[in-house]
Amino acid sequence: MKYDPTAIEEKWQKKWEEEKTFSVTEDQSKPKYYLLEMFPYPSGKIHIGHVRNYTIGDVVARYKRMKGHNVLHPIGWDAFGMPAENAAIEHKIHPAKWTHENIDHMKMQLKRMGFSYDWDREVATCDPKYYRWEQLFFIWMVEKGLAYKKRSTVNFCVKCDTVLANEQVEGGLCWRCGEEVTEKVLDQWFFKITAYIEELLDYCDKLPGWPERVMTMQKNWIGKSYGCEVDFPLIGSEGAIKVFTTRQDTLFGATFMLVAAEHPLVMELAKGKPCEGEVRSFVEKVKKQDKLMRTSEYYEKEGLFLDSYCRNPLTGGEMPVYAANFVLADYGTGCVMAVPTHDQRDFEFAKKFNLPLIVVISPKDKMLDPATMTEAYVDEGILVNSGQFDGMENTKVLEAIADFLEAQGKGKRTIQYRLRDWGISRQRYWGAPIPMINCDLCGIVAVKEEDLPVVLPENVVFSPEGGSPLAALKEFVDTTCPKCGGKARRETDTMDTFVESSWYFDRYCSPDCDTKPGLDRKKLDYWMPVDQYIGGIEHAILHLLYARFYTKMLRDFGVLGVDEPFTNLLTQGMVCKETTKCPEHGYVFPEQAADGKCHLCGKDIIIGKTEKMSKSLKNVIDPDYLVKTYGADTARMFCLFAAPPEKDLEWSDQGVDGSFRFLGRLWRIFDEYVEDIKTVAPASAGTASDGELKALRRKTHQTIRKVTIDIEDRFHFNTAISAVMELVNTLYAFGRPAKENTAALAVVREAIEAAVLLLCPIVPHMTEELWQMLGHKTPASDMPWPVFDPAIACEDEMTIVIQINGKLRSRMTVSVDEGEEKIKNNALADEKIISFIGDLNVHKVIYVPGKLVNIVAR
RNA sequence: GCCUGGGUGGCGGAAUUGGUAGACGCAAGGGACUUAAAAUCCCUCGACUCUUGCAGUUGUGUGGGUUCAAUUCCCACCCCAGGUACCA
Repeated sequence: MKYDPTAIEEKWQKKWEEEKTFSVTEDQSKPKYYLLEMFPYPSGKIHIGHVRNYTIGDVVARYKRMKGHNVLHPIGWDAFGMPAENAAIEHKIHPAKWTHENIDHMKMQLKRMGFSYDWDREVATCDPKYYRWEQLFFIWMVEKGLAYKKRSTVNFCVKCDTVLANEQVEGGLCWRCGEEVTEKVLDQWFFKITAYIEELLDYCDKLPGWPERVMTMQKNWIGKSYGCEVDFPLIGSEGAIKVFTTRQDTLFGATFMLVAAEHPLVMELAKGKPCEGEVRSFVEKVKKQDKLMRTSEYYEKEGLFLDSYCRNPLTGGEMPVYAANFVLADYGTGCVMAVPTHDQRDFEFAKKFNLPLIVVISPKDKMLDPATMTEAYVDEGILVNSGQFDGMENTKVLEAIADFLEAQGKGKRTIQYRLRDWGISRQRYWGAPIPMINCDLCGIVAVKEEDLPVVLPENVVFSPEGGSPLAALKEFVDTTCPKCGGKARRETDTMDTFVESSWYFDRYCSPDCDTKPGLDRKKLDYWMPVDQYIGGIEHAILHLLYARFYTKMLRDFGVLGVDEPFTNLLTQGMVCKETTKCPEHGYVFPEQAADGKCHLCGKDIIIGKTEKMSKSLKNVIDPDYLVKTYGADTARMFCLFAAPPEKDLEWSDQGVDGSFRFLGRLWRIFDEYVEDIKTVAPASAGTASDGELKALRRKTHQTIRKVTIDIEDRFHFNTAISAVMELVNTLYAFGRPAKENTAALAVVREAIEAAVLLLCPIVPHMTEELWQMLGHKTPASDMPWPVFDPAIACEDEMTIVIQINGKLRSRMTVSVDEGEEKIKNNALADEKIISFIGDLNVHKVIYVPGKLVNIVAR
């Protein structure tokens, strides 16, 4: 019989669907295992990145299931977001319709891949049954001060016509569309993620199951730094300029003061002075430049003297105050003490404006002369020109100076963070409405809990000019105040879609719960936390940090009993492919570049760099095409075989052929034996065998051992597959036993069954089919994972390598239980070894058990 | 600049704790089967040298070091990828 993937795959998929094979409930008798892959945005079609991500997850889910775990493996849709709204504007299709059509199509595609999802738990975040609870949490957050409204300058993307969180600005560009980000002043809702900042940071060291680099990225993003807040009294007027510094050791070298151009103090100081007009135009100029300049390589340091002075609190020296374009208004106090001798930026600024330099840290081996310095000295050293602190090491004096400042009342220790609160207001339609009402009399009032959800109205008008369609819908906006009953207006901003993805994994545990708070604590206590989370590295900061915060908050609301949502995290690499380019028609799809010629003009195709698959580069592989040509099993196998999951995967058409060929090979060897082994029981623990049979059994059990370790400990499916390939190769090399030789056929059957079960999580359709053809009534996926017998897996002979001075010279085969002395003597008696040693004296003989003998001879 | 990773045949990748470098697959070459092709099955396959052998030398980005032994540990450097960036 020929291998026909389509027929087999559709048969089993139908069965899984009809029998709800993978639907689960809380079962106290089994250990639970919650396996989660990052849910997709329903953009229209699944792409190869999804296929890889979900295949990795599916293998683990199926493996754990065979290992006896009660596996929760859900899927859903991150269904709110801009593309739906853009489609509405461009194609005049309602976002809801567009989204649901996409979901239907993608759902079909996922089912066609044979993923073992519990489809009963499917969740779409655009469903009011989902976001109503998010609105409830929002109200609670407002009550607890964890959500608040603030007028602030925000990152704004003109193209997307919406606000972006700091985390969503990448190098000054919008993370989604790549448009230049501008600033805008708006009333915005914020989530007080900073309320949990210390806990978020703490747990960075308490999540051993997360990749080191993700934790590092999060730590850096939180950006905790210790320092002092120091007051620099103004000369000639009241008050002082407050400065944050981590380098109080350089305080004696502070010779001028820098204030962020946007800082209100700038205009205050300049007010009424001759420089006022000049300062104002400088501030305007910087405000306009700011975002543009920040992305530029050559950021010109500019500043303007404010005709004001302050006093260095330790030296008493007069310090001119400058407005500067390179000082950040929203970090620290927005003012910086400048120490030109020990900070490169300050040094450049001082040179430009001819400001004084005082060396306060001296390297141990030489003297610094301010007159001849060409750059700031930023390394460690001994304090000089620093009064009572002279002679101390700068790294050790930090505490002493902080103590001194506190004792003198001139400053105090403080901690600064880089992380800001999370701005979640979006001026978009297709998102969860913020359940707030603006009343002229009562101010901002929350919608009553019993009035939730605030349903997103459908009958809105989309205009290409942007602007929120919600704000334009009178019947939505006009409402009554829940407090005074008077006329009031609804909040028309919607929430950032990262809010929905911050708790969808909780919702999966009780997807149909329709009583407050929408999460069934009992069920959550059973399933949470997620044991294994799998997704792209691109979410290392944004989604993962938000989800961690939201989890801690829900815990404090009593909704949830865990501190962290994801115990183990696997970040899988991207899928890449070489680009194909026609000199005339630009990037072309791979199928348009067959035989190296452009399909339009016949010109030679230029093979470009290997890059992440993307529509714009046209270096994409259509999963539908793959499934149609090779079947889902081959697509799954190739995704796993070509590279370990955390690495980028380079797509190779030949590689896919290779995977397909292997499945065919397995199929054929099976087909060759199936009639003969159908009636034979597989070899089992008690079966004794020797010679070739013993060797095959050994290989079988070694393969079980290797595959189990590779999947369990490392998720290295590529080496697991290699191991099964080796077993299949061994079967091909094995002499075909006669029909009557049931002892031999039992061993063959054991090997074939092992191969089938070991591959079951990877290529579930084909293995189910083979399993059934063997006469089994229980499906392969319901079988326990095979166990190996160490006694059978154990070799009875071993090859010992003989080295002389670390160089491989000979090898010998000995029994595994051979003693050390005998092995050493054998090695020394080896003919080749004797001739190599020649006149040399043997100093030492080292034996590494089971591996080698190294003879040290001089 | 800083923080992470990483650099192994023609290619994707193995080598789990310092102990036989290159498993497995792809590509390539050869053979078998076939009228032929495809498919399939088998064999060879890092480089160099010669005395062509169960041979020797060399070889895991570069240069040093530790060790009986280094792809693996240490130091310095080069390159690549990701993150981040005037954070005071």
